[in-house]
Amino acid sequence: MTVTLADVAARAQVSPATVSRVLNGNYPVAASTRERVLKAVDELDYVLNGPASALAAATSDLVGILVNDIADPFFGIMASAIQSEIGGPGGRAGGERLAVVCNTGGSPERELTYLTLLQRQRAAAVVLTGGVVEDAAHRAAMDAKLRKLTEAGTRVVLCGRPPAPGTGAVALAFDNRGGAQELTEHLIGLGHRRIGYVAGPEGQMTTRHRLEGHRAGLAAHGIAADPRWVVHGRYDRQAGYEAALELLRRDASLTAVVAANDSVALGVCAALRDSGLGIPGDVSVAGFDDLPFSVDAVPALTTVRLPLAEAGARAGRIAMGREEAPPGGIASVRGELMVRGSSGVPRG
Amino acid sequence: MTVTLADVAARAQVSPATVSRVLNGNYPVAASTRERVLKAVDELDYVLNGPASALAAATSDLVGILVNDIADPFFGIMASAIQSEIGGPGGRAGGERLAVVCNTGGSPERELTYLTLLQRQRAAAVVLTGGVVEDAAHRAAMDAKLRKLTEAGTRVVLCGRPPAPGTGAVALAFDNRGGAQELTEHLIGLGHRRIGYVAGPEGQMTTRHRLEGHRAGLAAHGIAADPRWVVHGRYDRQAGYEAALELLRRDASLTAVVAANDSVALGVCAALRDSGLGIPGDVSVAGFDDLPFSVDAVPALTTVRLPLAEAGARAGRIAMGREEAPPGGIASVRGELMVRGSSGVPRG
DNA sequence: CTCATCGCAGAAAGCGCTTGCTGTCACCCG
DNA sequence: CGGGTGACAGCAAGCGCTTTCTGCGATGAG
Repeated sequence: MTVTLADVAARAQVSPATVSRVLNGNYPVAASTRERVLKAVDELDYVLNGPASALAAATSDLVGILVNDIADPFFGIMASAIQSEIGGPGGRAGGERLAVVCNTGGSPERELTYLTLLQRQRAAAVVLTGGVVEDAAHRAAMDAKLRKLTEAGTRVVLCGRPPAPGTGAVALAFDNRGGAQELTEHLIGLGHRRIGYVAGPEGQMTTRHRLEGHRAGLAAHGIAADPRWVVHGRYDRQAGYEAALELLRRDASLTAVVAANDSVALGVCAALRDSGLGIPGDVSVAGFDDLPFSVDAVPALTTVRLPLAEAGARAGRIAMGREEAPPGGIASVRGELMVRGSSGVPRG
Repeated sequence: MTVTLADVAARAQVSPATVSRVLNGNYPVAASTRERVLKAVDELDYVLNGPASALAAATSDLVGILVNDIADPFFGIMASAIQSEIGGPGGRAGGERLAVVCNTGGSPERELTYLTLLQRQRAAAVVLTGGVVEDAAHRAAMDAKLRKLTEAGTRVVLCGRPPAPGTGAVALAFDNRGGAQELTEHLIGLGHRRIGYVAGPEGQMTTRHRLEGHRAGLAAHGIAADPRWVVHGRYDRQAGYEAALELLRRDASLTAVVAANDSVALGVCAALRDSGLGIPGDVSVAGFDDLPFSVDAVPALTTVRLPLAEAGARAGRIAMGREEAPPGGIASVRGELMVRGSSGVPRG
C-alpha cells in the first residue's frame, strides 16, 4: 500500500541500505547509482517514514517551541523568528526541521506535560519562551525536566526567560528590570511624581522584575512608593482597563500610569479616555514590549522595545548549534526606551 | 542508558506487551497488574519513545497546522483555537496530541514542502489556514498532495480557506465576498459614493473575493467602479499607508476608503492623519477581520468580524473527528459587520 | 605478477514499540 | 465434578529505517 524504502530499492536495483544512504547523503555513493535511486524515488512518489527513521537513527528533526499564548503577538513574533532559523522549508539551514509550537497557556502543568511530549518525540531541540512562575516546587520540577532533556542530547534554549542554572540550558534573558527602571525614570524626568503602576499577575518573575525596576526608578529619585499606586492583573487589555479605573478610584491625582505591557497599556488608555481624561494632557501612559500595534495607538505609545525577533532568531540559531552559546550560557538582552506621544509633561 | 518498555516490564515482572497495554489502555489489564506497571513506570521515570510507537502503530499523534505567518494575530488566533481543540495537554480531548505549527510565509512551495514533511511524520491530521494562490499549477500540486494525505488516512481540514474539491478535505470557508459587499453597502448607506479600495496582493483568492464583494456592493447601488480607486498591496500596515497616499494622489475627493484587512486599515488611518485629514470627519475608513486591536484604534475601526476563534475551534474538532463535517464537506462561515467610529456620513 | 588499498554496495542486526494469536488459569453452570 | 467460558498475560512477528561490518572488483605499488 504505502511505498517503502525497499520498494524504491527494488526499482532502482540496489539494496535498501544504498537508498537510505542516497537520501541521507552521508556516505559515498556512486553518482550513477544515486541518480538511479533518485529517479526511482521520484517515480514511486516515495515519502520517507519519519517515525521509522527517527527510531532507527535515534534522533528526530522535531524542534519544540513553548509559548504562553500563540495568539499573542509577543509570542507570535518570537516563535516566528525562532522558526525561521531552525531550518524548515523556510530558512535554508540544512535538513528540513519541523517546529512544534506548544501553547502552554501560562500553565506550569501544561508546560511540564509538553516537555514530556517533546521528550517522548526525542526532539532535537527545545526553545522555551514566556514567563516563569515563582513557585519553588514547580521550578524544581521544571529544572529536573530540563536537565533530563539536555542529558538526553536535546538542546534547550530559554528565550526571554530567566536562566535555569544547573540544567545545561542556554538562557537569553530580557532585562526587564533595567528597562522598567529606565522607563520610570523617563517619566520622572518629565516631572511626574505620582505614577500608577499596573502590574502583571503576582507570582510571576517577569511581573516582579518589571515592578522592581519601576520601584528602583522611583527610589533613585527619592520618591516613596505608595502601595495604593500598584494594581495587579493579567497581561491583557481588559485587565488594564479595569486596573486603570481602580487606580483612578484610589488616587485621582496620578499624572502617569505605567503598564506591565503594551496590551495592558492600551486598556489603560481606553479607561482613561472613557473617564474623560486626555493622554498625555491629563495622564501620561507607558507600556512595555513595543509590539507592532503600539506605534499605531493614538497617541503612539511610549514603551520599552524588546528585540523579540532578534532574540528569537538568536535562540533558534543556538538551538540549531549554528551559533555559539553566550559565555556561561547566559546572556542578558536589553530593551530600548521608545519615547512617543503617550508621555508628556504632567498637567498643572 | 535510556529506559525502555522492556526495562519497565522487567521491573514490574510482566511482559512488554502488558506494559504497552497499560500505557495505551485499550486492552483489559487487571487492576493489580496495572498498578504494578504504573509504579515501575514512575520509579524508572520512563518516557515512551514516540517514534517507535508511531512506527509500530502506524499512526502518530502529531497534528499539523499550516499558517501564513504566526506573528500575525489573524493566524495566531486561529492556530490557538485549533490547538485548544486538538487535545494536547490543554483541552482534555483524549490522547495527548502535539500541534505542529508551520509558517509558510505565504509561499506555495513551502506550503507543499511542509505538507510533505507532515506526510512523512504520518500526521494524524492537518489543518490548513491562510490564502490560496490563484496559480493553476500550484493548485493542482496542492490538490494532489491533499488527496494523497487524505488517502493515507490523514484528516485534512481547510480553515478559512476555499474548498479543494475532489481531495477529500473538509473546508470551512470565510464568506469574504459577502462580508465585503455588506461593508461597502454600509458606507453607501451612509451616503458615500466615491470609495477607495486598498486591496491585497493580486493573484490571491482572498484578495479577489473581497474586491468582488466590494464591487458587487457598488454595483448594487448603481455606482460605477472607477479603476483609479483601487490599489493593490500587501496585507500589512505599511502597504496600507502607501496605498492611501496613492489613492489620495489619484483622487483627493474620496470620502471613504475600504481596506483589505484591519492592519491595512490602520496604515490607511495613519496616512490620512499624516495628510491632515480627520476620520471619519473627512474620510471614513473600514477594515476587515476585526482583530483585537481594531477596537482600540482611535477612532475604533468599522470592520467585518470574522469568527476566527470559532472557526478554528470547529476545524480542530473536525480534524479530531469529534465533530461531523458539514454536509458536502463544505461550510461557509459568515462575517459580521461591526459598525464603529471610523465610518460616518461623508463631509459636505 | 602479487598483494595491499580503496571505493562502493549489500547483508543483517537491530531501534523500541504494538498487536494478533495463543495459552493459562479461575470460575461458573449444568 | 467436568467441560465450557472469560479474563488476562505472554510470545513473537513485524513496523520501515539506519548503520556496522563484510565483500568484492578495480587500481596502484612493489
